[in-house]
Amino acid sequence: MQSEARSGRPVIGRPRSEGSREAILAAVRDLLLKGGYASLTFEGVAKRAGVSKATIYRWWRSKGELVLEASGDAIRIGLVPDTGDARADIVAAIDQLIGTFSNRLASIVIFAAITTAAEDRAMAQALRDRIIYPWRRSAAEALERAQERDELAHNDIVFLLDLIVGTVFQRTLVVKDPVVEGLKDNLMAIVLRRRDSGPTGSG
Amino acid sequence: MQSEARSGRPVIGRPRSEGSREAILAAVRDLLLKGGYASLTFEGVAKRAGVSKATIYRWWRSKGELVLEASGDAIRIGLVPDTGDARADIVAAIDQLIGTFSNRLASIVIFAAITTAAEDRAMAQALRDRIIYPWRRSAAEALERAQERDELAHNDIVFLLDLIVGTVFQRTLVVKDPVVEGLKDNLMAIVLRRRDSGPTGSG
Amino acid sequence: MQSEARSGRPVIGRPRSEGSREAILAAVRDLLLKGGYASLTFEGVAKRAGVSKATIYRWWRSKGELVLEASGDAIRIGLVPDTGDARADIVAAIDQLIGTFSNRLASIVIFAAITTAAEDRAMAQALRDRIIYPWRRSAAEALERAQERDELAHNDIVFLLDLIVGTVFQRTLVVKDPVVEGLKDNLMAIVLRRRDSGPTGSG
Amino acid sequence: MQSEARSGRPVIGRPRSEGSREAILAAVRDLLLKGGYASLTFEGVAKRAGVSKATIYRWWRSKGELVLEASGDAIRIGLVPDTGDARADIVAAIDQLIGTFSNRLASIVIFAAITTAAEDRAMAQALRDRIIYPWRRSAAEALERAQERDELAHNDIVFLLDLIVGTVFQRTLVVKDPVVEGLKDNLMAIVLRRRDSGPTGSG
DNA sequence: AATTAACCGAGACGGTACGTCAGGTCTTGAC
DNA sequence: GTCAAGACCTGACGTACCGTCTCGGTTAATT
Repeated sequence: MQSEARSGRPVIGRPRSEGSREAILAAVRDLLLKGGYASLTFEGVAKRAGVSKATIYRWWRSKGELVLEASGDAIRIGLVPDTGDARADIVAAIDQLIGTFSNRLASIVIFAAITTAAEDRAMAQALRDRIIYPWRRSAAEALERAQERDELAHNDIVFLLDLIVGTVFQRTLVVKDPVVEGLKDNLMAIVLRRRDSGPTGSG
Repeated sequence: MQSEARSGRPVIGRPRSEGSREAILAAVRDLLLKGGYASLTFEGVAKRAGVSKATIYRWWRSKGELVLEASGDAIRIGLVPDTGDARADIVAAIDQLIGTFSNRLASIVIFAAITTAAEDRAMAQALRDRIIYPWRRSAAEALERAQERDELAHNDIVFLLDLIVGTVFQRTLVVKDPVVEGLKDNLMAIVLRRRDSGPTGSG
Repeated sequence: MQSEARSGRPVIGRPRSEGSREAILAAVRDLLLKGGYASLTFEGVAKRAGVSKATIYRWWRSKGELVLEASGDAIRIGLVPDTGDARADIVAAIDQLIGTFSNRLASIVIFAAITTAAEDRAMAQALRDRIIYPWRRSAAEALERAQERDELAHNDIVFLLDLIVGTVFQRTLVVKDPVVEGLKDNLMAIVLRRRDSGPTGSG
Repeated sequence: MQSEARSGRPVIGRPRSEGSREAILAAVRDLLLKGGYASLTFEGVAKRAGVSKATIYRWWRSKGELVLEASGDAIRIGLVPDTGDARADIVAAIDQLIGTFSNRLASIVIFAAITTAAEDRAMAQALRDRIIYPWRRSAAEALERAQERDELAHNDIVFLLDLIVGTVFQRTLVVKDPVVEGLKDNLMAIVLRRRDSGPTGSG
């Protein structure tokens, strides 16, 4: 969101101070981890980063943009590999999802994004484009590969994606169940056609 | 949360004005529907309800409490019936979930609750106690009845509940897919042991 | 300006804090004497008075109003007496003018008022109504009494008033001549018909 | 103030752009006439002149200097001639004063100068050197010529100068009386010894 | 013609103050 | 004892200018 704009800027005038930029983003991260999204303020970021408010406003128009850029790779879910083993690929996809959702900074940002998204279209779009959709596309491909080999227990891939994301979200971020090991196995049992015996579990 | 406090108040002195209470809650509903949770302010509620801020603060300590009480039945998911037909009961449970999540006022409140919950333990507890848990308990019973008849495709009932809630949440509130008809069928196909032929769907 | 408004306020609600009011006005006086009008800021007044900016803005809409009220009696020129001795009365009028213009706080306020007046009609009006006009009216009466006894050297009383005020302003506030003793005598010699010998002076 | 600095600059290197200089001074004049001194900003001048802020700061250190130079001849009161007719010379002196004080741009600058002078010694000096003192010296000479012929009604020439300047300032810039015709006659009657009949006027 | 020093535009930057808004708390008099 | 009114301190909002500071590029007299 910002990098594109930056690279497109004219080369005249005093160049942007990368030191300030880094100080700001670091301050955002620190404050998010310390007090969450709601209590994050431009004023506080400016003070902690040793930067003027105007400098922040010059480059980020909203708290959302700021947080999205500050969180950086923490919320960037890795792409799902294509190893030839569809089952392993899907396991990897779920692992990546759980890994990101379990990251504290990421969870704060994801909550913030979901909430803000309800009132801010641009933010919602950015959230989808940066966090979920890249993973979703590569995860969809992994599911398609499984489907071609008739390994999938369900034909509606979009539904399966919503199921996986929704269940992981519910378990890690809403219920905050720290034991997520069973989660992955259970999801695999749901998604893939059972080969011989059904999965076990205790509710 | 509030009713307890209220019933514990002294019986002498001027009684609480029910008119004010209703005006406040109505104002909250109006303002939530108009501008969402983030732009809801005590100041604005007081102005619209024709009430002083102090009166609101006397009875509700936070925006969360206020919203939770104002939303009232809109977010109260009905209990799952026991008709003897486990399949029908589970369908009813999912319907209730989708119905509530599709309600505009309820969706605003649920978002607010989830977000606030990340920073406010009391709010998180209230959310669970009032919105999800009653449904969850009776839905669990319906699933148990199905399990006893060996109709369930999966043994981990807690997992199934998270799966149902998470998927519905994802589809209705995050992706905001207005077509939720297939959602119910797909969920049923996942939850219940397939009787003859597998379910169909196209993502 | 403020007292009228205050007395006309409704008797309901929390009454205005007189302590805050006095602290604010004292802070304004201190800061004016320390740094002049230009460097006086709402922010600074709030800080020094231990008061919030909003409280200042609630009661005074502009720096001008604030300064005008803070200066209070320092800029209020006394009324000219009617002792029966027209010459003595006019001397008193000039003394009052010089006395006020020589007061440091008053001079700051008068400068501010004149300057602001160029861009703020209300301020100009307030300046005239509070500082100059009351004096001017009673001074005009003293001049008229002298005129009736044929003691005036000039028939145009309005001109004489402008002459007195203008000359005193020029000498005390623009040229900042600390020796103003001759000023009074010289003005008297100009205003009154010479009785026997002409006035003397050496510039 | 500026010419000295400019003439002392090195003769090598790129010479100062006179186009920028003129654009800046013209912008200052426009903005002064449009919004007065208080709302004049370096930022605004730079924008309107199509010039960078740094260029303005390079040549003028303060708003005062900028305005003083921009106003140029508008505030430069002409020298009083020596025609041999002392009365006519004094009339000319007063006319020049009234003429300058009635000029809109000049009046803005004079107010600005007086105000700034209260807090800025250098500005006060510049104001005196450029606006009032040249006129004052030549007007003093005209009064001295009249004094030598015993035409002066008052011996204190410095006082008379303050009286003239003060009264004209008061009438034209404070009271803003547009009818200044009587002003000149009245001042002449005060300054010069009456020859036969006394002056007339109606207050 | 090449060098060179000063000029200039653009604009980022740390600041200070602006005027506004809402959060919570309080004080008063009326009911 | 509750209520409406509303004053109050606090703290953040988003904006405007301040005066300073790089930059990339231009301009003309001096070599």
